[in-house]
Amino acid sequence: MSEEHEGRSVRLGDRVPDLAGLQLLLAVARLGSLGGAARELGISQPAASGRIRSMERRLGLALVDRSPRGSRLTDSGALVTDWARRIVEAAEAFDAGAEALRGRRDSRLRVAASLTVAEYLLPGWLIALRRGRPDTAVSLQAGNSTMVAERLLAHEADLGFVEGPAVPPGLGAAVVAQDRLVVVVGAGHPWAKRRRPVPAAELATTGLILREEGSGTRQVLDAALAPHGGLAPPLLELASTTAVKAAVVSGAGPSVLSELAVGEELAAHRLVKVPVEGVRLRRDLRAVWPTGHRPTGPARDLLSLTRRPPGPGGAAQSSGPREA
Amino acid sequence: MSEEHEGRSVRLGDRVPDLAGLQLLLAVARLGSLGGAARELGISQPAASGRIRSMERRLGLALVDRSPRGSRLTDSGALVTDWARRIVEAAEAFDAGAEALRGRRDSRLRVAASLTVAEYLLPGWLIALRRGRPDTAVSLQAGNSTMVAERLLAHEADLGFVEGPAVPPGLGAAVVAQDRLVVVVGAGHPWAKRRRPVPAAELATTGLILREEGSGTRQVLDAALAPHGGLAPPLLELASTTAVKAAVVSGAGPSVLSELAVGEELAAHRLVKVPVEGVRLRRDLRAVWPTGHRPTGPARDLLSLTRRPPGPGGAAQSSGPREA
DNA sequence: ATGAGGGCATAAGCTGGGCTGATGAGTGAG
DNA sequence: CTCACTCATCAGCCCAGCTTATGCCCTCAT
Repeated sequence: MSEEHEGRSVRLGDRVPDLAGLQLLLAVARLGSLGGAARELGISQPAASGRIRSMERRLGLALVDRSPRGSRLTDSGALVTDWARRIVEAAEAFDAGAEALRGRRDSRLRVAASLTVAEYLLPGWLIALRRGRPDTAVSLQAGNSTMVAERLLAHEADLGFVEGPAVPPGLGAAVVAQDRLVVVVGAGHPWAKRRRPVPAAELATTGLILREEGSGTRQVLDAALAPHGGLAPPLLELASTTAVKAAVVSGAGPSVLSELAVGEELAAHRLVKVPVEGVRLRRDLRAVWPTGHRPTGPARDLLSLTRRPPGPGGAAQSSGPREA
Repeated sequence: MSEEHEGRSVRLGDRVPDLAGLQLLLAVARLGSLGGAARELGISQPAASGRIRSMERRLGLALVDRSPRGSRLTDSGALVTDWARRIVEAAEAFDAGAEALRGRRDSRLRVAASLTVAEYLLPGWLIALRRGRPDTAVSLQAGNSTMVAERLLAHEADLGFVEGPAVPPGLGAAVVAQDRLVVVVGAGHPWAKRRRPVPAAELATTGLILREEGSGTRQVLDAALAPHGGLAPPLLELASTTAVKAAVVSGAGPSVLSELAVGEELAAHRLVKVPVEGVRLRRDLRAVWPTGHRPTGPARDLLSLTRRPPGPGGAAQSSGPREA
């Protein structure tokens, strides 16, 4: 079984245009003119023209129909532009995240967040915040729940996000999202065709592909399966979520992963979700703040972006933010 | 109401490293060594070292801890690398799609696909196909159902994908996915807090933000609401899904969009899904082939990648591929 | 202890992709 | 007819990033 072939295929940079080129293409699509797009991006018209041309040459595709009164995307160009938009959106999330990570301690909004939130949710919120309040400087510190609590109580952070069952003492909290864990297998695995849910007891006795002891996901899984005899010895223990996903995709066995981590793989059917019954595999993601210090100003702005509609059946928590 | 501020913020290329840099970072993360990553990417060690350094300078973040016996990611670096991975994955999808689009007519596998499939699903399938069968040359033609049927019947395509309620005559079909349409509103909209489902009749009388007449999504919506008095005059009619999303996010009103198109926005709570009752807003996405010409070879490989587990309650269609 | 080997940094020199600015040509409106 | 808009082409420049060569640091095995 040779499943360590994770070597990245070819250099993408040779075939995929750079971000500036993709942004230029999006601008052309939106404005209907090379010159207009050039103006928007602050470059000269010949630069835009040449750049699009070189993208077309590299891709071997006609992207834009030029005419003396403007430019429109070709059919191929429209499709390519849609794919390009996904790259640019991911780049925007990267940029927003990096800016927050770099943010100085004297930012107007200092956020301390657990890893899951920082990795998957916060960049999107920051983009939204940037649109609504363009000049809110945000700084981000990522760490575990203990660290988040420390920062908040020492007034070194204005708003925190934690994951897991317990709210650290001294903090008020509101659930902003739920991280659902799902059982996944590769498309070729027997469970992939399974219609009837896997009982918790069976899951507990099945060898899984997991991250090492100590990861948040694994803790939830441990707790959830404790009443069913606890977790069986893992089939494989890997160091990163990425490695786990790769192993599962290649059919090495089932795993339990955050829905946030496998959204794309599920959509593309690279992974298959297996229904499970008799066990509640989810954990709350909460915004937290020092008791009594109800978030105001920028912190309140961000918090309001994260508010999600109350999930069906999730009446345990209060419907509005409530002090703990 | 100033809702035409869709102007792209800043040039991302200035702050987000280029794809080669991001791939290099991923390789360093995976291999634990600058030199090793350099070797994998076919560049010299000083090039890798300098490149990482320049990324760190540009981002204002320490990404890598160098030591005389290797390099490990810093905490910031780990987070940045996670965000970088999303960009690279989007770039891989772009690359796979572009390669298929460019594919010559004499490719071993000629695919004709409807726009929704080509845009959202096919790139992922192609990536998976590339991993499993690295030297299958795929060509892609995107168009509507009629065009897909024509290509297949003229033997100019080996496998097709269509969306919508009807299978074109002369074709065998298998459902490979469902495109669920969801009612969405911006986070500030009154419906965002709504717990009780919106009845179909109310949806039918509400002004929505939609694409122009003729779009696939709108046809489904039209048909689904016909028994409830038909669609009310749209609040706003826009030319692209992107424009519709932007308007909805900015709170202009509700819309009905493909779940495939709004996955990211839902995850980040930029959009909120509104439950609806009394109307079935979904359409099947089907693989199709000329009756009797059951897919074989590369077409069969691709088809098997697209097979999804039978959805709960979806017993109407056969569970295996079946001739129409 | 000492040399080999792997890891990283620095320096010098080259190359080319991509930019600007000027210019020309096609099209449609007034 | 002329203006205003579009895009293409050309010449020249610049700098980001590459390679090769070298040196330092650390560890491990002899």
